Amino acid sequence: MHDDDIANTMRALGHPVRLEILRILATQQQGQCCCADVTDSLTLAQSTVSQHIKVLLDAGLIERKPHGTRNRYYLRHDRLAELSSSFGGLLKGLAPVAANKETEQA
Amino acid sequence: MHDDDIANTMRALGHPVRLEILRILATQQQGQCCCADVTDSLTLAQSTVSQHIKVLLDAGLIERKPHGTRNRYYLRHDRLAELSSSFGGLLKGLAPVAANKETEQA
DNA sequence: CCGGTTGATCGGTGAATTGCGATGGAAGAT
DNA sequence: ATCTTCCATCGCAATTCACCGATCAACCGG
Repeated sequence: MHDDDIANTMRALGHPVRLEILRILATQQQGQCCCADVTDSLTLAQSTVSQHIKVLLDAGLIERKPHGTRNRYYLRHDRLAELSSSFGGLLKGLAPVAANKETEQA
Repeated sequence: MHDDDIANTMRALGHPVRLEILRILATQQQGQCCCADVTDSLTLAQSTVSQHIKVLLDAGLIERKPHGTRNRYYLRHDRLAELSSSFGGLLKGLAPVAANKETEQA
């Protein structure tokens, strides 16, 4: 993951509503959840929620699966893990040189 | 750290230039570095760099210390660590609910 | 076929962000 | 005192963001 990608993902996470949406998705068993569920849990218009979802979608943090008349959204745990790793790498890169160890992984 | 704080910090990190600035700060020995150093390493106007620095400052990710005629900037490793912890907590909160078996297939 | 529901997308508004050059104050040098 | 360097801050333009209501395609149940 490059700077731009990390920055992109960070920006997607850089909004409390989006964080909340991720949490809502995580709360559903199996992670299945449709837009209406999210909208019900927030005090925002459906179009706004849909827009936030799109941001998360574009950032690759969630996944959309059409299911009949509604869409289901899933957390992408793989990408979350990847982000975690990239973020860890970023922080390690920022750590003082003296404390730098050799624990790199991609 | 609350959602809003995390989101705030994330947004501060959500720009490649800001990530680069952090990296530049980390590269200097002792972490000391002034605005001119950063500006030299980037192809942006000094005022723009100063603005980005302010964002990082407001997010508490770096620290300013006046030093004679110039200011020195330091990475706030403590806050970075705190962020790391909060971020880890966030990801853990997003992880699949533990009341399930782990061997599931997508 | 028709009515209901879901939800992505469009158009618009206001606020925030990103970038710039210019200004000006503070501190060291002369 | 003056000159110079550093850089935070102030406008200013352009772009993006957040939010909304309205619309419209897709799907399901009669």
